[in-house]
Amino acid sequence: MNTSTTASLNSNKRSMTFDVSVDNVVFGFDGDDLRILLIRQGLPGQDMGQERFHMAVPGDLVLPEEGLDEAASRILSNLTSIKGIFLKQFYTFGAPDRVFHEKDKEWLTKMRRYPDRRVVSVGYYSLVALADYRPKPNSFASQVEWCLLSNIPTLAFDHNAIIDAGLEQLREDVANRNIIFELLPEKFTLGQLQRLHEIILGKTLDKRNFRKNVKRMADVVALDEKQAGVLHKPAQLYTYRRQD
Amino acid sequence: MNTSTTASLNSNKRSMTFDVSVDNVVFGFDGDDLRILLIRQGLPGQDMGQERFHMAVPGDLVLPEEGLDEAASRILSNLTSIKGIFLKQFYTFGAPDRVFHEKDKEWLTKMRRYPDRRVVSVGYYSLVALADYRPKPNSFASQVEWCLLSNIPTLAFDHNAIIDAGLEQLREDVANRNIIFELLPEKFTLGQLQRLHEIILGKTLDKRNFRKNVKRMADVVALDEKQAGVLHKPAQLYTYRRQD
DNA sequence: ACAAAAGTGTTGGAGATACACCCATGA
DNA sequence: TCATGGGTGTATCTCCAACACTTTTGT
Repeated sequence: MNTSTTASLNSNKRSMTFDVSVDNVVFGFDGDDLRILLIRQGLPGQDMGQERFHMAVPGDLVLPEEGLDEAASRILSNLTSIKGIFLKQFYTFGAPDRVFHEKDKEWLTKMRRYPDRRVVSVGYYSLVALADYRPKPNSFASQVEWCLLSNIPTLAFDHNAIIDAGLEQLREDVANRNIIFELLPEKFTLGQLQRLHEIILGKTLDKRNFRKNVKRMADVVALDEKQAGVLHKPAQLYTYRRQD
Repeated sequence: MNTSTTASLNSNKRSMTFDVSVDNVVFGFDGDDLRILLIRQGLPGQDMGQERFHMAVPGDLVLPEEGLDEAASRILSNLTSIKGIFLKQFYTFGAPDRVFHEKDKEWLTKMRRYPDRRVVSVGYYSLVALADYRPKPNSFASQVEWCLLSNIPTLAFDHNAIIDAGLEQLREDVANRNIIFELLPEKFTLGQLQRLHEIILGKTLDKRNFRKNVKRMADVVALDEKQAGVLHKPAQLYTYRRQD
């Protein structure tokens, strides 16, 4: 092969291999607060002397025959044991040193076959209505927890930045598409819908104007059913039905 | 290592390596039409008998020490020899078979060191004002051409899908951010601005309403200069100055 | 004079904003 | 009866859509 004619943009001069992973920012709404699914893993081979944990957003290496969306939903269903959840790719994180900070070294060494390999991670976010599906912590030696969005601790790798980027994308998507209903149970009140908007957008909204807007969305239909067992005037229940 | 306690989401059962590449959808506006930068490479080792070409969006494997944004701007500056161009990551393409179609086999075999490796590609789009910078076809044995958006041929791999996705993202970003000015020369007319909007959004706009909207954007300022040498009433020139 | 794009206002309707009080329930 | 969120209407203003003719230049 004559390199002087075949030299190209697709240079092979230096070659390397990457690992590709998917990290999933899972948002859940419990009726009052927005939460994020985190996994805590004890570092193996320690005698509980000082507890050391690895806290992270759920993620995994992509398998050889697996597409990216597929990997994201596998990761999610391993944790929550439910399927059919809203999932969206939002950004890919590829800084050369993103997994090579001192704090992450121990975990990488113990858990990864090639701890020195550069890892490019494709970020997804997911929306889960906590009221419908109480997800079971299904997984192995790790615990899952729904952490308040306002209370996220320092996480492994660049996962705090991944969450920030996911939240920013969520804000945009809520403004432009009807995805917010993915976070609500099948039956919800207008109060919940408004609170959720306020949390995501980070500002308060006028109740009467908000309800006026909702009333002119054809997709939000009133059920003839009301809240029960609540310590105030029970609210009308609504549901979301995508028009055809 | 005790696998029963360390088994985790980050399974190492099957392991593989990926190549990671960046593909760049470069939009250029020439004053009349929206175009996309394509590269055409003759397949090496052929005797011009039947001409066979590889046509693709500019792209390359990411280098070992290089970030993704960095790779995208390297690819772009190799082709256009200008810097400081607007660049944005929009989606990552990772279908397991995305480079393994029959039509692409020859190119992969001849140009890539590991033609069997799965390739995950991070899509970027870029915006170039063709009137300011006439980019020189700078590159090796390949030719660059600015192809009309309405005339894109069948390209290598999944590059047609990448262009579609890039265009969709561009549409959204034009609606939500002030990026459209990246496609215009420093001095432009309101007619050009409107035409560009119409092309990108795929619909015609009312001239008077359009101009009303522009006039209330503080960032678009009238120069005291007019078009010259044009076969009709010369237009007022404007420029875009980001407010502080 | 003609061709070709530039430039310019008004009106009616829809959506946004601002604002305060009564209601139904469980404890 | 009290605490708690549920539920409701009006006035103003801004933004959007629809619509047609005159102006300036080069040939």
